[in-house]
Amino acid sequence: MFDSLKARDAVPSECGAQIFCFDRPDRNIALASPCSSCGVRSKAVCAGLNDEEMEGFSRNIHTRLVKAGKSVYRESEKANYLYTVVSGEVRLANLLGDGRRQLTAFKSAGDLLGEHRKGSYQSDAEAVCDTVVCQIPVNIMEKYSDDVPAMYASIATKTQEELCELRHHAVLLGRKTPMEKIASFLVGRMDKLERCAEKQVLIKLTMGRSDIADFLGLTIETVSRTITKLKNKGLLFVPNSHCIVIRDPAHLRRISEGEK
Amino acid sequence: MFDSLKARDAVPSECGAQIFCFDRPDRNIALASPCSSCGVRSKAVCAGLNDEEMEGFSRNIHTRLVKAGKSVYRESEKANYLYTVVSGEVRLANLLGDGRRQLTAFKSAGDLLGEHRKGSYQSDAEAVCDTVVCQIPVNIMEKYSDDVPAMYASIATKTQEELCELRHHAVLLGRKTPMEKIASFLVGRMDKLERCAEKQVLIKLTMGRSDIADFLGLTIETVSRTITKLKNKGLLFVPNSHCIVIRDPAHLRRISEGEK
DNA sequence: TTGAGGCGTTGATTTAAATCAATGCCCGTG
DNA sequence: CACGGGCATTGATTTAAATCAACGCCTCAA
Repeated sequence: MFDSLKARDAVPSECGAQIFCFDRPDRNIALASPCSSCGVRSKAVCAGLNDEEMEGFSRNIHTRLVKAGKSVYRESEKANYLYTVVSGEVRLANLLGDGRRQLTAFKSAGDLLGEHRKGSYQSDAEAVCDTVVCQIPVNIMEKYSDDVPAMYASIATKTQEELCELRHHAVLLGRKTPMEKIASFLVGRMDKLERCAEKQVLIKLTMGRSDIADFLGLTIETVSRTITKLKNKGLLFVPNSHCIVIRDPAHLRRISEGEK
Repeated sequence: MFDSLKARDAVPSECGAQIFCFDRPDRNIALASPCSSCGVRSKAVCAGLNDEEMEGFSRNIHTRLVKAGKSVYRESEKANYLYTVVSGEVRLANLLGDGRRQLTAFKSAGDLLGEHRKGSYQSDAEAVCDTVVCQIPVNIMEKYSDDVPAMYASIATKTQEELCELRHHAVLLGRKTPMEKIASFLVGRMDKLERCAEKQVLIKLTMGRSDIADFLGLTIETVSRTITKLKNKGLLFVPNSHCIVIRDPAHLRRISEGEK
């Protein structure tokens, strides 16, 4: 089905039910759009606000375009804002003194951003590709979440989910083989699409191999070799390095869970 | 100073300002004690309740003794309770299909327990040693946290801190060397004591080598060898396998941060 | 007191992933 | 269209940690 794909732009924009292409963020910028027409409103923490509340809320926030590689905020900076990712993708990075890097999450459309402790951010948040974020002053957030319990609850739920994901990621980092790590990563991407993946699924990656390596606790060479192995097993088809087609989602999932 | 220590029981019960011994939980059980005299009240989520509120709260909760190795709850079980650890220690464990295990946290006195998602616990919570937990039905929790915003806030803060710790742990698992991992683990234990560690610090470990290994993403052999290396460097003194004296906290901390 | 079992340590060997190194392939630019 | 640079892939080699194996030492129970 995808065998004819050779170049990035050959990926069909409409690929049918079991296919998903991440929006190219540079085609999806709506800096001036008001909350009422916000594309991620239903997925974001402001989902609980009605139109009237949203009206007041929207006066205090604004969107920001962050170019690929630039940071939304940096570790230990004062945490004055929360963010919702509107489009594009953000990586959360932590560095060791000598430059070693670990990514703890990729955040995409609808996700909440701005993990903090004692008033400071705890990681660098960097745009993987051109990204639009919605910047929410924390004091406003507090004001509205007091008025609208649903908003507090939504933040709480998102935080719990983040915790849960991070726990699973700790299992991956501490105990999975490179093969299982790559499989988990791809399955995770697939699951973000929320399509029931019966047949093959096309994954479009916004990040490069070094981001994947730093996310999975591997080197870029191991990432590359492992993808090649999965390709040779017939589980993946890789038209180009930013596109991966999962040929057998169920099998890949089994690998990711470390059963075999 | 500690050179004469040879056996577990030789550890002095009163060791001075820079020393700390974890309470032996079996000497510290107060199953019937009311909240008003609870030893961890000030550190727990119920810290925000006044005496009157506490009175009503306490009617709905009860403490539970969990023997070493037994579980407080299991993964995927329905999450009907939150817990506060009163004494002892609990490990949060996640398993892979073939038995590989990753511990994501150790929880001790005052810590909140019961990470859940969609109504189910996300890990096994097991007592490392005999442990007393305070069992709080979630519906009661919701009731009181609505009445007492401080309680909600306290849960939110604790969750943020958990997230932050887990992020640092991901860095450890993905990018630190065994030496840095062990150093981080010991420094983490030290920091739990909240004593300004000028000189040497005695750490009493409730868990065995295999728990440490599964927490740090190592094998027991590597844990053992690495502790031996640190011992030979003169950074540690190990009177017995459950007692570790940190001779140079500052140096150990430097190692843990991966600078050198 | 003695013996058994569990836990921790240490040693020898294997092995998988990191490191070192070279080449190839897009992609943007002149 | 040709060129240069960055990123990805692939191969060779090293190395650190896992694995395999043996032993010693507490602890507990008979």
